[in-house]
Amino acid sequence: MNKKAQDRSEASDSVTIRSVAKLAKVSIATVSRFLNQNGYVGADSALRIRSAMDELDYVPNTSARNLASSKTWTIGLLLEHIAGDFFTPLFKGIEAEASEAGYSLVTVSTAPWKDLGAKNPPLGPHNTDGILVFADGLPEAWAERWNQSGFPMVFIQQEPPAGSSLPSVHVENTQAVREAVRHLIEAHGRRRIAFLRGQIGQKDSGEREAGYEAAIAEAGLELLPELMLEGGFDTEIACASVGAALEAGLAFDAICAADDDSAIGALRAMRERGIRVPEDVSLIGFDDQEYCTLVDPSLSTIRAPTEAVARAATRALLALFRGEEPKGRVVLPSEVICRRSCGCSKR
Amino acid sequence: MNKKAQDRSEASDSVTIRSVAKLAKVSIATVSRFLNQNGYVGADSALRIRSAMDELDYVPNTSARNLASSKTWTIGLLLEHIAGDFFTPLFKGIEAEASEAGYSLVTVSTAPWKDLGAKNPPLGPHNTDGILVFADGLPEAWAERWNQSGFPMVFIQQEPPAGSSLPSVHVENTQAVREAVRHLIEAHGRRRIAFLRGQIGQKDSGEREAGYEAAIAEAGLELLPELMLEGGFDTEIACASVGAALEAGLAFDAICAADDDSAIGALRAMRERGIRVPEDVSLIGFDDQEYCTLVDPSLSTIRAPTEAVARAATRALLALFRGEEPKGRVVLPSEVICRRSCGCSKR
DNA sequence: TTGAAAGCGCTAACAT
DNA sequence: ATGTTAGCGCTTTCAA
Repeated sequence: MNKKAQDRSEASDSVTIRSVAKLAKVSIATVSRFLNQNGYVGADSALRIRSAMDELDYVPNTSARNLASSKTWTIGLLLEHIAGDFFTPLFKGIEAEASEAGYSLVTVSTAPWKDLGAKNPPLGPHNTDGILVFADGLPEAWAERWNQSGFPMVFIQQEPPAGSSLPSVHVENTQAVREAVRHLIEAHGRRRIAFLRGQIGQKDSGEREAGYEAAIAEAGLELLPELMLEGGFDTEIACASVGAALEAGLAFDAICAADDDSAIGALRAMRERGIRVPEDVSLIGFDDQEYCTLVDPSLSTIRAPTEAVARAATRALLALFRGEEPKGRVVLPSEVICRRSCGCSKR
Repeated sequence: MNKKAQDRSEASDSVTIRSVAKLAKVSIATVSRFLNQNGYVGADSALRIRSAMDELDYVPNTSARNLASSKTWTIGLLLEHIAGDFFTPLFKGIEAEASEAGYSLVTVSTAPWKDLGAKNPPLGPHNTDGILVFADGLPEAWAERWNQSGFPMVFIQQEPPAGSSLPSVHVENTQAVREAVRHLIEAHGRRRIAFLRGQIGQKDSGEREAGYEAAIAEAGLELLPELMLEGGFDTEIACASVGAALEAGLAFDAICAADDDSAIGALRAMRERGIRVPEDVSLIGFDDQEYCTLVDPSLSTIRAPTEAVARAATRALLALFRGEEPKGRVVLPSEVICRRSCGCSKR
């Protein structure tokens, strides 16, 4: 092992801005200026500094940097659970925007923390420059407190604390369902359209239902209570509920489901009874899960712009960092995707 | 706004160990000892410190702490892309283990970094205590260099650098497929079992194929080249390939697919030609995607223990932190899941 | 059981 | 264009 290699293996931690300064024959201030591309650095100094850094495999110590500058260059993501179809696109979008802007992303699932009743949130002003809060990732009380102190926060699928002007980013439900139901009516001539509810009291569920009702009213159709079926965001529940309705003699020519899972349940119930989709009944779901293109017939659905929401939220946080005025509430449109089950394409 | 509330809103950053020390009438050293539960602290001092902390809403500054102790209490996760079905369970497992042990988790998708040809990895000894590397998340060269310097690393679905004794955790492919194929033979009496390949050269793909071959050999059956079909880990490709085989008159009584997507393609190809699954042909996939229970017939498959792998890897890293001897290579077994498509259950 | 004080590695005035 | 120096908030000897 030669001298240089030996230096290396000991190095990593022990190579500081001082070693670089000494080797480059400048002061540590100049090295710092070079590092941060601020202040003036002579061309020759710059050259020597650069090669000294290479020579020593110098990497600035993050903690020291953060402490001195009182910036952490870290964005926190708080969410209750790490689960579900949305998680990957959400995370992907946040990570991409954050790292492009030079920020690290630290993520904490807060359910365990809530259970433990720990005093301080795992992520906050002490270790991040700002946080992204997904759904119920952070108790109101903390959001309010931090809002008071001006700590940058952006909320995703959650309303900011009352009276705050902090940004929040949401997925659009109502208009998308309204459009989908209108499509069923106008493009496929459906008139008796059943709605497969999600969970009562759940926000998305209610908004989607509202979209259904709006489209029905808009088309001059009657809103029939018997056409509101239980779906429970669940395949089995939906299958049973649609099955029962069918057995009871309920007639419909389309089903708009509150999510894809329940749409699959409806599909099964109908297939078991010889009802053809989409020939006899049009079917549309919500979520655009991966399996939508794989089932037979492929499932028409509505796609929430999860990754776009994630990127928008992250950008809003970065804007907060820059001191820009908060953008307020943003709602991103969901997209109706026509496949075979509504009657559109062949496959 | 009363005095206390005002203190609060200014607080957050400005409340330091000093404020606490002053209010509690002790030195900062004592506060620090109390904070870290090391060294001696008198009962009365402890009491005063505790209430001073509460009073001031004190939260220790992470950067300062890290700098002084040269620990970051941070685990890094490096992966090439944030995508795929495995990501959520992988991440969930890592986050759970890390935060339980008091570590933060910072995640970086390294594809952009590789593209940019940036000099230093975004995560390393300068900002983490150790890293988890998933698949091709980190170029060999860096793994080797850091291995030399003793930086704690654990590899997931990737071999550690040659000559290192660093831990790696993998998912078992071969035995699981072998078992599945044996099941097709022994439980369902199948004799002409086709294999739907993944991608040639791909590691998982090769291992799964090896499992198929082992089971065939073991059962005293002949390994027929014509039964090796192209699947490409893709529904369309598999559908076309199985369709073509069928048109060409190929006969088989079972298909073992390298993944669920291609199994779905096979299912479609057979259904289009009136071949019943599982009555005429048994079918089994790999991955246990969410849709396996939703398709009709439900898809028998093999489930990789992704979350368990994540937890094992994280625990191995924590063990490295403690200075324990590296555990070496660990392979976690995958599980055969019988549903209807192989001929087992009713639904 | 406690306090004083010397850093940890860096940034950012300030001076030159 | 560059160097000197005073911190950033905490941990950790070392004395007392």
